[in-house]
Amino acid sequence: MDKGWGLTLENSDHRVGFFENKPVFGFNLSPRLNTRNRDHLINMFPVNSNGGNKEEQQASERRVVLGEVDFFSEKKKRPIINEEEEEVNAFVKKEQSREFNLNTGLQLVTGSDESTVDDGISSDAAEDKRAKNELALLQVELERMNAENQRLRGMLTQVNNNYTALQMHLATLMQQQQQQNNSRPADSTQQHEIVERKSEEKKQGNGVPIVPRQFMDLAPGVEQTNSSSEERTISESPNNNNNNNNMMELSRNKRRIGREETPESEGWVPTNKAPKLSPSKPIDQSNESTMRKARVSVRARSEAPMIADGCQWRKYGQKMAKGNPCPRAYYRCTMAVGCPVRKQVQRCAEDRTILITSYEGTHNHPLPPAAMAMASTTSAAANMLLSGSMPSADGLMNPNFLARTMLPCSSNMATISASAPFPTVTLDLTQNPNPLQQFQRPPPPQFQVPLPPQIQTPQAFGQALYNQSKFSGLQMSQDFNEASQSQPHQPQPLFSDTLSAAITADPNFTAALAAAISSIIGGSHPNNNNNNNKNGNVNTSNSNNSFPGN
DNA sequence: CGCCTTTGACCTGCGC
DNA sequence: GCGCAGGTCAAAGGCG
Repeated sequence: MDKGWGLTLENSDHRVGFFENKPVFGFNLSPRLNTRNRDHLINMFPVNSNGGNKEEQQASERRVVLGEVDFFSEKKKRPIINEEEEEVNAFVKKEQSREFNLNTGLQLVTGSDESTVDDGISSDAAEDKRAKNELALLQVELERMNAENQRLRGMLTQVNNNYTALQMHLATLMQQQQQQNNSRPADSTQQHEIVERKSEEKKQGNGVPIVPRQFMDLAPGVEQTNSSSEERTISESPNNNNNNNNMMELSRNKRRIGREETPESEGWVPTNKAPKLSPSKPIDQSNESTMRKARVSVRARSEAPMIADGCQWRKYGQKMAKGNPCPRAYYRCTMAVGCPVRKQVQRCAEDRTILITSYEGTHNHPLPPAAMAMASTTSAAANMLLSGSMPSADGLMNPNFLARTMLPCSSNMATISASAPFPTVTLDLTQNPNPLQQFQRPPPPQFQVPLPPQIQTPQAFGQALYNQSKFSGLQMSQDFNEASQSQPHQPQPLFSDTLSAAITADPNFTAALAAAISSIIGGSHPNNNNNNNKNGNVNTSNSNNSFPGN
């Protein structure tokens, strides 16, 4: 016959209960019972009184297996409540009582008041009251947790449903967009471009990708000024404007020839001028000049005159820019002869601790590991800008989508400006997103959390970019979820399905991202790149003493 | 001597 | 056409 109740608490090897109006606790569960009862939040079971003889002990053990506990016999085997347990239980009861009072507004009589404990004489009535309170407390806790569990389950179901629906919606939209692009007849301009590109491909024959038309739309005027006259003679539909421009270009070339006949001492060929002066290589340089139009700008806090990105730079100019008291410095890459990469360095006018570094172009030479992360990120960003083939409603790329997917972190960290003279990607490292802490991922050994305010080493800088890129998918899906359903964040796996769909749908995106990631991964292993490092001169930025404004 | 920065001049695109 | 601003060149000088 049952004479009491016991409770097992989840994630606890202890039981509490009362028997004949006396609270008992501190009973260790057997492993079998432990495993079994952890499937439930709180288990209640009847308690019998048993004597100490052998038969009753065996019966007691059977009851234990069935979920019943004989506290009385257990209590006889060993002293249940030691000092430590008593202290813990007192604290737990106190806390639970406080929570109960908060939740219910009722004053719970715990029965563990010092006045009743200290005198050492616990009357049956007090014991009874205390036990009942304890039971009530546990029941309330059980109900509260059940309710919370239900609520969370419902929330999770809703989030999952919304996520699935949005995923389907995105896939449908992308499919429709692709069908529209396939079925849309090319207009005369596009046909002209296609013919032109085909002829270029024939001449080139080395598989260098031609920049898609969409980039031209982003940077109006680029095509006209950078196309060589030879290209124009090939084109099927020349117009008067182009011819006039060609004449202007030719006259400009004549003016320049006298100045540029002398070979550059370093082999540097100005990319803006080269196409007009070197008709034998119109495609490479035309492509290169358009590549230069994509600019990746990095904002980072640094007291150093220049961010150490692992490359070698030579300063070739300095100018006072309008609206900024700090001069702008111009650098070009000197790691290889004729490398077209340039960068501009300028302090932010509003906050001079912020260093704005703009990169332009793609390195035409192998890079040391220290420079890999930076170069890969900027190159991938530039490639994405140039290819611009992310589907969107208007057939052009969607800058916001780009910023959220390809580029590190959230939209406030990476922005794309298509309205600027050049399409520009801005990576803002001055805001610390701390994605590692956000999702409690263990940081890579080299990464410093939080982001160091002064990024003065290529490793730190590249790592910062790397980590931002690394979490871009996660961040994107988060923003996506947040914006669409205003639900609490559900941590998504890296490269969520939504992003994966976007990636697989766009080969340019895939290529750019893959290149960046593989380069970054490759760059983390010094053995993967033994070029340009023969002197061990990996991290030489030689312009440190001449920062504008210092 | 080679490589670098500095700096004034020049080039170029764009808006008016 | 003109002026402005951004970008580039190249001579001069510094530095190791």
